[in-house]
This record gives sequence, C-alpha cells and structure tokens, in this order.
Amino acid sequence: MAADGTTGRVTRRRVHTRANLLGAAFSVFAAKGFGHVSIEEVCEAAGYSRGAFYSNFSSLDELFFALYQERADLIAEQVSGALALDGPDLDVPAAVDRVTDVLLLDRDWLLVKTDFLVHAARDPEVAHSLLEHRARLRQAIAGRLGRARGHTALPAVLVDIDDAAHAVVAAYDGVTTQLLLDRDLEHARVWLKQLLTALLTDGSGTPDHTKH
Amino acid sequence: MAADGTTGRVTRRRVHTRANLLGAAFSVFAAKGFGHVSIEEVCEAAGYSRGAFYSNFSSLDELFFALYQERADLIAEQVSGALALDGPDLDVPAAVDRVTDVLLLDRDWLLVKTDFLVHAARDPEVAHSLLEHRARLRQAIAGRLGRARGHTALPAVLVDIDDAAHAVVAAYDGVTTQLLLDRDLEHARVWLKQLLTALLTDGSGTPDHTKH
DNA sequence: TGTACATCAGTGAACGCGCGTTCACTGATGTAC
DNA sequence: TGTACATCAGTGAACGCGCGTTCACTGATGTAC
Repeated sequence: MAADGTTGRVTRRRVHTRANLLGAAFSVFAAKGFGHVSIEEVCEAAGYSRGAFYSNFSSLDELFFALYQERADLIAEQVSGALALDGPDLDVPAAVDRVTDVLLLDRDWLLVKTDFLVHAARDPEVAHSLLEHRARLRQAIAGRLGRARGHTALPAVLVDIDDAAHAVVAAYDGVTTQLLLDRDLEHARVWLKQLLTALLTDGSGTPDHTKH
Repeated sequence: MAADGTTGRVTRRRVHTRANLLGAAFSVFAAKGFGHVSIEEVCEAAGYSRGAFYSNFSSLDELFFALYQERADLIAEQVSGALALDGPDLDVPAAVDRVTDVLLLDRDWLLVKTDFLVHAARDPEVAHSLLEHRARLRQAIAGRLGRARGHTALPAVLVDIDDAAHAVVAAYDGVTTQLLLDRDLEHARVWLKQLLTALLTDGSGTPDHTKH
C-alpha cells in the first residue's frame, strides 16, 4: 500500500527485477554467507547496477528478510501438503518419510535459513517473525498428530501434542546442524526419520523398520 | 613450534595481549555477530592498536578459530565433569539435569557457537575440527551411557548407544535454536531435560517428574 | 490501432568513508656477564 | 643484584581499495485520446 492508501501501481518490469535480485541473492548468500556479501555482489550476480538495488530495497537486511519470508512460506506449504496426503487417519512412518524428504531437500536453503537464524538471534523483531513461522509449522504438525490419537501411542513424557510438535521441530534443527557440517544428506534423512520415530512412538508398538 | 624446530620463546606480555584480544573478540562477536565485526572493533574493545592484532593473528578467521577451540575445549571438560559425578552406576535424571545446566549456561556462547557453525558450514577444514569437537562430546556421553546398561532401558529405536549419544547432541542443537530466538532460558532447560528423558528412556519405567 | 505525453525503473558516474594492511619506530622485556 | 645490550611487542600514521549511498539522466513502460 502506498501512503495515499492505494496499491501503488507495480509494473511487470519491477516485479521481474525484484525477483531476479532475490534469486541472485539467494545463491550468493548460500555460497558466501550473509555476513560476507556486499550489495555490489548481489547486483553483479543478478546483472543489474547498484541503483536498481536501491530502487527495490533500502538495505541488504531488508532484502534478506523478504527473501526469507518468501522461501519459508514455500516450505511451510510443502510441509502442510506432505501432511495432508494421508487419508482421515495418520500413518506415522509414511508421514515421517514424506516430511523428512521435504525438510532436507536443499542444502542451500539450510545454509540461508541458518544465516537467518544467526541474524534473528540478534534482532528481536526479526526473531519474532521467525518464531511465527516456526509456530505455523508446529501447528500444522500438531493438528495432524491430533487426528491420529488412538492409532499412535506417544511416549509417556511427550503425551502433550504441542510438546510432540515442538520435539519434531527440535529434531529437525538438530539434524540440520549435523548436515551442515558433514554434508551427508542420505545419512541425515535416515537419522531424522529415526529420531522422529523415537519421539513420536512409545518405542514398543511399531515394528522396527529403522534397524540397520 | 618455530620454523627451526624450537618452541619459539613466548613472552608473558604476548600471552596477555593474545588473551585480551580473544576475550574482547568474544564479547564483540556475541554482540554483533562474526560477519559484522571488523578487526578495528576488536582492537578498540581490547584497547590495542591494529598493529597488535597483526602481531598475534593473521586474520579475523584465524582469531575466530582459536577462540572457538579454546571455549569448546572448556565446555567439553565441563560436560565430562558433569557426567563423572555419579558413582559407578548412572542416575539418568540427575545426569540429564547436570549436563543440561552446563550446556545452556551462557547465551553468548550459544551465539558465538552458532556463528561458528555457519562459518564452518562453508569451509570443510573448519567443519572438520568442529565435527571432531562434537565427536569428543558424543564419546563422553556414549561412554557414560555404556556403564549404565541394565539400569536404563533405551527405547527400541535407539538401542544403539552411539545413536543415543547422537540423539542427545541433536536435541541440544535443536533446543539451542529455539533458545536463540525466544531467549527463554528457563523454558529451554526444562524442555531440553524433557527431550533428553524422552530419548533416553523407554517411556514406561521412570516416574514422570517432568509433567506440568 | 496509433500517437503524444507523463511517469517510472534502472543506469552509471561520483563522492567519501571505513577499514584492511603495511611499516618505520620506540618503549618493554628478557638475556648475558 | 646491577648494568649493557639485543630482541621483541605493540604503536600509530599512511596508503589505498572496496563499496555504500546519492543523483542527474535516459530509455522503458503505461496511459489518454
């Protein structure tokens, strides 16, 4: 919205340029880390002059924030999609598999996401929006778990569904850290599935398909 | 070791300056993030001229690496200490409490550690040394768990002791992420204890002291 | 559809600052006797 | 212990580059008739 309350005209050219800048920035951030990237580099990667940057963003921070929001929304949708695939009842192992594949799809995203975490950790406003994104994810998970009661037995210390959803996110974060260091995507997938299974089942019911 | 094979003399003054620079750097890194800190700022915080910096380090990266090693060793010792306190047999809830308190002691350390992760994720050599530090931690944990067999029943999907140690570290990383965002240290402690309990017990034996 | 006009989006040169890096110098520290 | 000397550690000025930021300009885009 512009200052006069109208939706200030947005030309196609502008939309296109903005998308190009965001796309280029994603690659550059992933490759070098947000802290080591200059406006100049983003512009060069996108094929624009620096003036174009200032015509679309007022700072690198602002671009980074927009970039994160865009991609985080995408992921949130994909996770919701992966959770919605089952019928009325939840097949925990199958859902775990699908969600894991979505979450650990792209190392570049993990890099950028972690850069953003480090950034948010020092700015309460940014942290707030990141926390909201995480809350949305958790709600999607908790909602799905709720529809599966009776079919899955959560372990005694995680009977609360919100706690269980929290645990899923914590496991994701933990595995992300390991994956960023060892770059072993396949191992990370197996490992995340195993962790989620340990957290979401009571460790007695399900046949042990994760044994190796 | 100097080039001639001797342990080049290290004066007290030098040791002192180096320690001051590292200490000041820790504060500045924690406050602003590694990516937004200049050599100039570290020197100013430590009360030295830039020349002093170059006399002790060849780059900010090198200083950051030294800083991380120093602090990480400290933490590793503290964790080992916390694990060694029990008698010959392991009291899981008590050990979980002690380790949690050590790991979540200092937000500044979590910030710097996460900066270092982001840094290591883009440099295989740095990543390697970080992975080694994590492996040391895991071994300490696995060793302790090993001496408790029979007394604790691990859940079916985490019967392997190394897997269980991995899970402990992953839970720590996951809770760290959340804590960096919400700054709720007390909640993080409770939550990490709950997670570790869920991961290290079979969810049937222990009386539920984490209920709220 | 075509033309004339107004506004917009991106250009690229210019300015200047912050800071990385170097280096001749000097006071501090350690050694030899 | 004291003194003379050698080496070292940190100083601070100087240089220059990279890059953030601004701005007058121009070609592109959209609008009115």
